Amino acid sequence: MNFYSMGQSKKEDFTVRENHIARYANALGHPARVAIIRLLLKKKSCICGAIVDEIPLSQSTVSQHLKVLKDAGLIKGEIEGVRVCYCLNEEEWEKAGKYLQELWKEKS
Amino acid sequence: MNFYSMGQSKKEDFTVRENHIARYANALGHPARVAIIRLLLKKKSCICGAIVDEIPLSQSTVSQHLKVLKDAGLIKGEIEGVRVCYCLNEEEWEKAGKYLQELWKEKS
DNA sequence: GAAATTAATCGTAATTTTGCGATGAATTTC
DNA sequence: GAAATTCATCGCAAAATTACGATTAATTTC
Repeated sequence: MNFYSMGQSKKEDFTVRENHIARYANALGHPARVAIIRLLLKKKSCICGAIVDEIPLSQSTVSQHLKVLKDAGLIKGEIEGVRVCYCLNEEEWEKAGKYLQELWKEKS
Repeated sequence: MNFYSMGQSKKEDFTVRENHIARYANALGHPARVAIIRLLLKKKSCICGAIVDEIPLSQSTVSQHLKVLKDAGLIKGEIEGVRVCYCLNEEEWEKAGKYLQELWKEKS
């Protein structure tokens, strides 16, 4: 249920670079996930419950979106007792930014 | 069959900004579409047939991906006789770049 | 005008996505 | 240890995505 099993996709026929970009873009391809990322950009770290409170979707749906972002590598979740503390995966986030930036720089 | 009719999405519950970002990201969320964009970034303009030749997917599937990119505003298609000449929608492309760049700058 | 070319669209199949409520597992708290 | 809290996962429904071949529409070319 992640990017690497979308539709009947043929990812293997595209470059690694194209797959990376698509993978990151795909993770940001839903407003709820953009909203979650923005929360984490602002708050540094955030327990899951707080995210659920901020996003106008059910707990289970928010959990799914968190999973998509986690599978894409953009966020990390750390268990803290009963809670789970989510935060950006800074390295991957920067890497994603670099990939996208480079795409825009490709213009000749 | 575009971003604004995805799943049983609730786009109206998110900010306009979040929707814009998700819309652009969504368009780039498939390696074939990234590949098409890269072609257009390199070649300035490209007739549809040449794109089909470069992308390892059937003509109809490539046509669908072109439609997704066009619906997101990222590319334009101009009829030239029997052919259709595709090119980046420069303004929208820059706008998309700006939106994404700003997202990365939101880190506090 | 018939034949060929080009690209969009149709029809279909398989799979994923999005969403929700319900359930389950893990940890606290009483 | 029972009850409560928290969050992931299950099960389901509706719809979108991805892919393809076949067809259609619009132009050229002969």
